[in-house]
Amino acid sequence: MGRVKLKIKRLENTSGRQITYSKRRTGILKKARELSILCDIDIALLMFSPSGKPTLCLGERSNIEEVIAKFAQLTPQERAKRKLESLEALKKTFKKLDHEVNIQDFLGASTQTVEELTNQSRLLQAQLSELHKRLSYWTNPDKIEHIEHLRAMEDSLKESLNQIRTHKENFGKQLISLDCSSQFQNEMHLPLGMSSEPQAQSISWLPGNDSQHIMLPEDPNLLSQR
Amino acid sequence: MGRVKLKIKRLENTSGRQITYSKRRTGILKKARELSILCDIDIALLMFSPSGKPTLCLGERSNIEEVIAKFAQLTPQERAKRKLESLEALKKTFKKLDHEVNIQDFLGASTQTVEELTNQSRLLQAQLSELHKRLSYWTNPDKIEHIEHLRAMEDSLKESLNQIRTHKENFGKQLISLDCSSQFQNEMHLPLGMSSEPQAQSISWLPGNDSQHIMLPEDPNLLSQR
DNA sequence: AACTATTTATAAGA
DNA sequence: TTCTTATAAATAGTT
Repeated sequence: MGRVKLKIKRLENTSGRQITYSKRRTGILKKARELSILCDIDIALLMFSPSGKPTLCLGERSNIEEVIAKFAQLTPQERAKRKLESLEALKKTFKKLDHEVNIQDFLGASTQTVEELTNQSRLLQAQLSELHKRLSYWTNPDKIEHIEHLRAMEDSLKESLNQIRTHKENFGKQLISLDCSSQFQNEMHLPLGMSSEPQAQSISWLPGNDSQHIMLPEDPNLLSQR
Repeated sequence: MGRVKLKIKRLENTSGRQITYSKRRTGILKKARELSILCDIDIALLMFSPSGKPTLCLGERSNIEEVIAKFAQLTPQERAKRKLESLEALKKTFKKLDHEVNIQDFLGASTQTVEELTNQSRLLQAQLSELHKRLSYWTNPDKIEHIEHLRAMEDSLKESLNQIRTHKENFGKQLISLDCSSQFQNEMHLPLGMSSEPQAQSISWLPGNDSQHIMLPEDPNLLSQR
């Protein structure tokens, strides 16, 4: 949809790629938002500009947890199939480039063996599952089997509640001092988006649904570049 | 682009939503593919039909790991910025407990290469660190920065305290029926070592104090180089 | 699934 | 980046 019909081929001109990306990015983002609203669905769109700058778009009514969680709900069979498809696609891409590549070579050899890595993974998974268990005690104290632990937990809970009360009062004070021009309504009924800063904190203290919280080192060079 | 200009509002007719979804899904998938080819970029598009059926589209030259890994490269601030949250979502999240989802399941377990394993390790470490953070909210609610979250946390704490009370009563009853020969003293002051089984449960719901929280090597070479 | 009147996206140029 | 505009492409309502 432009002055000429465009061949869907990699644009060889670098700046052309960047310009087209900018334009089409706007378009596809709009489409994604519209689709999500019109059809009331979950959607996630993640893309990287030719220079690597990421854009993430989540539908109005979804957050990434939900989206990834839904995807993760697929049966293991379905997931395995998708995984294979993804590998197939990767291989195909390379064949297209006329390189018969060994994926393993391409992915790069490291000093660690598969076995070591597997063990490491196991260890990490064990730690994860332990942490999950621990987290779950906070919302399901009935899982606690010893009365002393129960008492300790009770004390902890009370302590946290106290802290919260103090903390809430601070919120109130802050608000009054920051926003004394506005009508301050009864109690602490703060509007959403109290702070104008971007949301910097996850809400999920709860067990489960943590798949998307990926905390990696910040060095971009650690990950593969094209 | 149709006979009439459409208001971007949730379509109230169910079958209308489904039909529009089908049509627009095709459109946006095409856009995503074109964009990925023209501009030679990574892209991932995940959506769920109104009936819940998932569609995943990955750009020709990306696989899900890569895309997720790139996403993971963002600083926590950047990621937070991108994250959409609402009180609605918060409440919902609090309701659905123990809904365990592991990204490594999602990523699949078969035919793993060194790179995949390495990325998996990173993801796991990230999840660990996230879980640690989350655990810490339970004992340090003053770290919570949003009043709605604080309220949700408070509710959760109260709920847990109630559960504990009930649970404690059950402990009492159990003891009476199992051990009615012994003098049952005032209140619930149970003796230590109520149960003769070996200690099968750790008391550490608390963050910190888990000596095994190992740090894995950060060697950049572990990741693929193209 | 197809059709088609319209709206929307966008390629090229400024 | 932003805008303009000719043209290609997507799609809402219909069949």
